[in-house]
Amino acid sequence: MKKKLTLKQIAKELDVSVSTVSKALRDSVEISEDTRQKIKAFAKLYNYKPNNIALSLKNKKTKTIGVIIPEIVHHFFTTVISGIEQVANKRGYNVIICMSNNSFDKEVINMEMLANGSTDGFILSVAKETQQRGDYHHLLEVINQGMPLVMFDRVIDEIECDKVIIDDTIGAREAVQHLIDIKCKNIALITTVDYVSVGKLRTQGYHEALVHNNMKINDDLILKVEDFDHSEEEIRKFLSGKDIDGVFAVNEHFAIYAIKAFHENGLRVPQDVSVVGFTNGELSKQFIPSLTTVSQHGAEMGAQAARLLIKKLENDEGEEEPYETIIVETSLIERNSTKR
Amino acid sequence: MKKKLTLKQIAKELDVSVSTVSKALRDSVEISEDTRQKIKAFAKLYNYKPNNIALSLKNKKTKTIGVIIPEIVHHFFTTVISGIEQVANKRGYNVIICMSNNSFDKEVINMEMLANGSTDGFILSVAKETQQRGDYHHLLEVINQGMPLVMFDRVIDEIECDKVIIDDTIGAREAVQHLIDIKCKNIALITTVDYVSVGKLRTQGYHEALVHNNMKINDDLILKVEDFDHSEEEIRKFLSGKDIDGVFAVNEHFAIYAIKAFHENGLRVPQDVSVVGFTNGELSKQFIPSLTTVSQHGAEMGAQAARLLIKKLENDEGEEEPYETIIVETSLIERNSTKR
DNA sequence: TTGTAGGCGTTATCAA
DNA sequence: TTGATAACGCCTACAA
Repeated sequence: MKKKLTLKQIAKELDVSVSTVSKALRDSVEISEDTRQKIKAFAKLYNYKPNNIALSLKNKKTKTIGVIIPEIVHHFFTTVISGIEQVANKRGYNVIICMSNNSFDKEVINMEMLANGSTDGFILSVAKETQQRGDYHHLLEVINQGMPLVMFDRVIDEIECDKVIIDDTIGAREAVQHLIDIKCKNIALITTVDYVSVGKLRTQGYHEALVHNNMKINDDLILKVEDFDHSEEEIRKFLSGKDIDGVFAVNEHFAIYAIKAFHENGLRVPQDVSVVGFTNGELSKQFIPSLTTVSQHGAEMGAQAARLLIKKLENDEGEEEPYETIIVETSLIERNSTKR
Repeated sequence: MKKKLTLKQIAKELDVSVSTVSKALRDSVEISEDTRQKIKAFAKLYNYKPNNIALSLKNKKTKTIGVIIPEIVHHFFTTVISGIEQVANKRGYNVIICMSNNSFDKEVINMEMLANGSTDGFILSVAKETQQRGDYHHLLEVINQGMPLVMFDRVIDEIECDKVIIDDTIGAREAVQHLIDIKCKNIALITTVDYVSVGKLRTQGYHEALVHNNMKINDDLILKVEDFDHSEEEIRKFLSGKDIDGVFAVNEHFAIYAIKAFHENGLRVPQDVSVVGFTNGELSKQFIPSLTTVSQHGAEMGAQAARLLIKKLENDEGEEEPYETIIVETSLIERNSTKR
């Protein structure tokens, strides 16, 4: 077992000084062609690689990006990570991923852990609990220390930083408009409780679409699911006995539970009821009927977030740039859960 | 914007030496109660946190684990990561995740990047391309440098290291046995090409189950999918016109494509054909009919891998321990794609 | 052309 | 009880 080679060892081996080795390896003109070759050959032979940690300490840069997401077992976040990885790796950055599991405490702990030198900046989608509590001290602290922070998807308006979002409201509006276009009259909304920012925005899009088409909003047709773990139950109860010909659900699971509930009641999708979901996951593609859905282009969001962050990181010396908010367009993907 | 506080700054501020500060903060008895309190109060007030990078350099430990997986957009790997995160975080380790995207080159680059000081050890599921090429120099090198490596799921027999696997063969055998138990006579296998280790093993399980029940193996009933991206096509063609009453597919996608193909041919699942998949993903749960499948217990695998790795890391000083291979049991989850 | 010295932030050892 | 020094691995300004 040969331990990692260091400059010092090379220097001793070749009987030169450490700085000579360092310079030679960086192709400094200060060093004679001769020794330079000798040193480089030796380094190559023994596969010398500089130690990242030492470099980080010296440069005060770690070249890594910290990503904190609420949950990974969720196709959307998975695609976002792919997007981040892509551009980060291309630009020479590592990616550290931590999960908050939607817990405020875990989010804080993870951020503090990473903020102590492990990363140069953060990409974050805020935990549900954090949104609920409205306690953002950890975010402010990180920003205050001069670490760039990019928020995506679940963002916090009050915090000033770069953001990558989709226009949830417009996405939802288009989804509902689609239902209206195919002649749905009684359109139900299955959404989350309001403190989840995206749920709230999508709910708003639903409202806007109805108002825009002079349809009245019937609160009986709106379900705000309290508990994700029992959403299937809640949805089944909500739907039973209601006269509905269209459903807009704010995620794919809700959409599928709705379809299942309809099936149980002898209703056919899309012949009797049309259903639109949100998030273009594997489920939406493979379910029968496949789901018409609002695609959030997660990889694109991740890529944009990474670009934004790296831009801030590499601009560090320069002038203060204003914060940006990038809105990634959604697109409605029509499949078989809605009539034509 | 206040930059991060360092020992040096505290020392200057309080007019003591750096080492006094260091000791005080670590509650050394060397320091008088008085100054200790003073220093700790100050540190707390300004929220001092030691710099991880400096600690890493000093201790030659990063307290982070590098995880390299072929693809994250895959429910199984996602659950494994959850498992790793859980135990790693609990024991004070960070987790860096990189994706190889099943590319040999990316796997090598990621490993080299992380091996240069960024991580203390690796948890890895090998890229498809790596298995195909049989080039493992990067793995050997890492091991050679004394960095512990734990492989999971897609492992390489020739490499000596800790491993966490499921018994793919037994899992497959049980799946096929289940089909036999419910009186299937013509059982097809939809698997991958042989260089994917898990595909090969599951194929073997299929063989064993048939042999064990004195059924003959009919190569016409075996499909080795070449190209994942066109698997749906391949499967449809393969299945058409064949007299089949049971299918064992080595992943959930293949299983679903099979079901879809049967539907197109007017066959009902499970009444006319029973289908068993592998991997208990979201698709298996939500698809209609829901899939009978072999669950791999990904989170459990991840947790075991992390435990194994941390054990090696923390035993560093001690005696050489032999390598372990942990076999996580699979379990057959019966749902609606197979008759009772 | 090469080497020395200092520093990044921390801790351990030894001296005062 | 406190402080100075060296070290982790690397880089760079400056001296030789």
